[in-house]
Amino acid sequence: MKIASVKGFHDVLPGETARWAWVEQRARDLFARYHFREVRIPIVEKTELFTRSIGDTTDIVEKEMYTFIDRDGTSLTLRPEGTAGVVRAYVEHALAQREPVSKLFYFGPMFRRERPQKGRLRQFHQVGVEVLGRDDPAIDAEVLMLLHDLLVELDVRRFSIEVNSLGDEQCRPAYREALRAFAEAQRTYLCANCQRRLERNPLRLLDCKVPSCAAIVAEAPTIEGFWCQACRDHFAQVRRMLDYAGVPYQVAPRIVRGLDYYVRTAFEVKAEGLGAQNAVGGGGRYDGLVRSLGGPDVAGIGFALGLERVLLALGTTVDERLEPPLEVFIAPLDREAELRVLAVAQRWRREGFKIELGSAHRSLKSQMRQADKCGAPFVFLVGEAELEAGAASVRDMLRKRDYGCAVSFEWTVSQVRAYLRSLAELAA
RNA sequence: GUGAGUGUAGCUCAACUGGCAGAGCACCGGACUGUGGCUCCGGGGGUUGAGGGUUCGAGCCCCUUCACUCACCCCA
Repeated sequence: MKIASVKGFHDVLPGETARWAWVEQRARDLFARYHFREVRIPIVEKTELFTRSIGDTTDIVEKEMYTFIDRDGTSLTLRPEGTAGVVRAYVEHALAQREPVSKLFYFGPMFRRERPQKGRLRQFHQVGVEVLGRDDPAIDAEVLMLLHDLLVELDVRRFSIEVNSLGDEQCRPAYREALRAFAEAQRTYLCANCQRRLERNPLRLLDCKVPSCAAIVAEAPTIEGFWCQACRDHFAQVRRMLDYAGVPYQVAPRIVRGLDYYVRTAFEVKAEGLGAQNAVGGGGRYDGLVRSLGGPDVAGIGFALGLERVLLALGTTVDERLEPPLEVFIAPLDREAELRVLAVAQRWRREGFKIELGSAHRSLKSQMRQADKCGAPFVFLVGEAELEAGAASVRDMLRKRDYGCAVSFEWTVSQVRAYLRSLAELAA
């Protein structure tokens, strides 16, 4: 009986992994330019970390977490997102004491037990950044610039960044109440879902896609009218900086995030080619979070991108060019040759030569076919004659030429490379 | 959690109103002894997702079940 992978947990096979590596490398290069540094944190955390940070009435915490009881009775959870763990580590290791501002990034798998569909898996991967220790609008702008540049760098097709301010603990409660009161009056016209949202999380009414609800919501009061002076100023500054720097974005008064810890600046990225799940990323400011997790009262802001969705939204320019080409394929023709070739290849590989080895168990024909398929520009042939001469015969695959016993087994890699280069001129 | 669709070779898919389970690609081998792509020839591969039912006979019809996909919900 075959064992299949678990529902919503996917394999990434060779070929596809090159695209992943490409994305990660481009992201790393960009992060370095913005001077963000990598953190690696555990995949498993105490369940309480997520219930306290994400919010225990959110969908994630209520029904999507992979939670289990460890043998000592502790409740543990596979992380459903990255921010909580990063903040936990920040507090635990007192990073605030070491540096006034921490600019961090991470890559890794996240787990949410949802019904899988296009662009949505139970194990999915995110790249995220967090800035701890700055509450001024300039850092919001910088993070959004990084987000924008990252999307450009990764060649995400036709994306848009939507920005909003959710207010803070000063002004959001009043807005929440106003919205609830407004919706309450329309209750009978709302869909069943929205009626439920009304009690639990009125802000979520704003992103209902049911047309009748959307029509009602269009008439609803917007957060704008409720911002306190501080929030209003903050958001105005952020927008002014983005405008000045030429970062494109749209103000979207209706966006709300699915995690409770966001305050003030919040944003989402949408892109094409993703099916119904058109959000490739999102993030925002979470000023109270560090404190609520037992740390100092420092501000935080960050975002995360879903890598599977980024991959779905990539332009057509990405291909296998990332895989460095093979330099030589070595084909041994018998056991004796195989023995010799293994040792020679090892020496050359240690010097940085990129070599694939054929097997003497296979016919020369099939080794040649294999060499061709690997894209090897040269094949080194080793049989009886070559062993005797102490040198491999060379087949130039591109120019279809042969050179008998031409490359000595004693040569260094630079000698071999120099010789192979000279073949081009020889052929011309 | 809810709904719809689809399950046939490693992959993409055929197979008439129920009548011998096939093709292309991929893989392996061969076409003058130790030379690739192109062409030609050949080969291995399947419990038709699983279980039951109807029938002389089921890939096809009926029931059950499982898996996958898409969508709702929500989000990355």
